[in-house]
Amino acid sequence: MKKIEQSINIFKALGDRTRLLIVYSIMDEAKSVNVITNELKMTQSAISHQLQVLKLNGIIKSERKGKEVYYSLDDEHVKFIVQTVESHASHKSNE
Amino acid sequence: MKKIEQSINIFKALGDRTRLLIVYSIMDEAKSVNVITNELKMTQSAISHQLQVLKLNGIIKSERKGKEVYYSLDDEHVKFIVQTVESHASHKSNE
DNA sequence: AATATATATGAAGATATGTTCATATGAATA
DNA sequence: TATTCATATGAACATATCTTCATATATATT
Repeated sequence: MKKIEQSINIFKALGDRTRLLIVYSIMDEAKSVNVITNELKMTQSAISHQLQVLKLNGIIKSERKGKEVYYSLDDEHVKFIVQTVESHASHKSNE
Repeated sequence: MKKIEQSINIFKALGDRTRLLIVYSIMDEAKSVNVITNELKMTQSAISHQLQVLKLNGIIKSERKGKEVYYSLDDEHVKFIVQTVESHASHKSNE
């Protein structure tokens, strides 16, 4: 895949409220689908669908432990990206 | 606006092929709508619409010079964000 | 094996988004 | 001021996206 397409996919993946909240939620520790679902107060199905989108785009990875599946960031780069954008956002006041 | 909403908007704004190409196009020098339009080989209307989206989300700024309007990145942070994502993308091989 | 628990997934409906078309606005110039 | 060039914008259409609902799959437990 072309590099720019990959960039677009990363931006697109993070440009959704549910998915960005998921990323923040698992930023520092892996969490199961159930835990994420309860935190975000959404249906399990919605969370699961969005987890697949994030995984497909290389943002997060998963690891099964027994009945549960734990999701975490795919690598530290993701955290850096999110924090960079957040700090940019904080520099802008009113939009 | 809440900080996370701003982050979402930045990601959303950059998560579109046309808009990301625009950002790359004007990354190092301001360009008029006409020049951008010719580079991307799209209609002037489509480009103009997307320029407004980028501007509304604080990604780019505009400056009129006579009949023409020149667009450029709003600040260096944007360039850094795009390059950070690009470098992340380049670390991933096959998605 | 049957059941329970955790997660994934296909289909459908509602909303959001991107492009086009037509036209409006703004600035320069004849 | 009438015309031309550059850009902006509203409406409409097509496509993409997100959530929900129903149900499938996977693992553990009885």
